[in-house]
Amino acid sequence: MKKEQNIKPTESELEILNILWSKGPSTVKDVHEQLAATKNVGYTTTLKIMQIMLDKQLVTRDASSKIHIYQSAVDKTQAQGQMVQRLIETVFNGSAMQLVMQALGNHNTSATELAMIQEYLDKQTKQGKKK
Amino acid sequence: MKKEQNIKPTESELEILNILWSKGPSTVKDVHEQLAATKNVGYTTTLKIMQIMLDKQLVTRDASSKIHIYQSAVDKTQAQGQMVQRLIETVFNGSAMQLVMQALGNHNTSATELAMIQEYLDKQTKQGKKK
DNA sequence: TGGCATTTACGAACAACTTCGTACATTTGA
DNA sequence: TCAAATGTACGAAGTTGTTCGTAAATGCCA
Repeated sequence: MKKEQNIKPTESELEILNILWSKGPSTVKDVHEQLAATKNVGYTTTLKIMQIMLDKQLVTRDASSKIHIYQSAVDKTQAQGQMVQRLIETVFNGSAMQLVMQALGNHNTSATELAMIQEYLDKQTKQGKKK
Repeated sequence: MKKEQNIKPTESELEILNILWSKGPSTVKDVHEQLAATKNVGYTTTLKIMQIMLDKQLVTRDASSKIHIYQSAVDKTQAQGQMVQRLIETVFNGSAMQLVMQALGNHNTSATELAMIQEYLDKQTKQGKKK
């Protein structure tokens, strides 16, 4: 019974979501410090984007204290899924397999990772066709 | 010795690239008909975007006749690779494996496709780590 | 309590993208 | 040949996203 929303964050919003996903509920200051570590951006810019995200309901905030605490309002896995799905549709003609090949082929994946994927696939195929 | 360009088409541009990739060199009219099949958009809009793409060198055109013929100036595989790479970095924390899991888990891939991926992985792992 | 630092709010400016109206050029066929 | 159809060029307007300056509110501490 989850609310199904269509998540389409902008670049900047996604950066912030990533921070919130990894750090959990955070102040603007926290997020901005994290952001500023790799990017030259003003504090009020970060604030503004987070306010916009609040508007779009990408985040929620606790304003009970005067220092507001923000947290992601979207599920990480669900968001990842939607973005992958979108890429599959728009770039790989609907074929997940083609995307997987690309990802594995180009990315120089480690042997360990490949093994883990194989294991995963074995489980999938052994338990028969789903659907 | 290839020219390394960073490809970042917009949504609309990507739609057009997909058409050019599948149909090969095409006129604006061709592209627009294709586009209009699924999307309500004016002819001059399509034309304009294609002109902008020419500007950005996403496409080239043959204007020797008065009816210009456009074709993609970017390699499909390379573009796909860059977009996958970007997704891995921005959403999956650099891990191709995580993306693959997502793609396979969510997407209800067919048994046949899974088998093909396994075969591919077998070849990869058997020939040992590259690089 | 007064003043400095921190935080939030707001709006303006700019840039990128999308859309389309209009004008102009070319082709075609009656 | 000339009018309709087809095609290209251009610019303007609307939308969205990004950035930041400035102001106002609040917190802190000497």
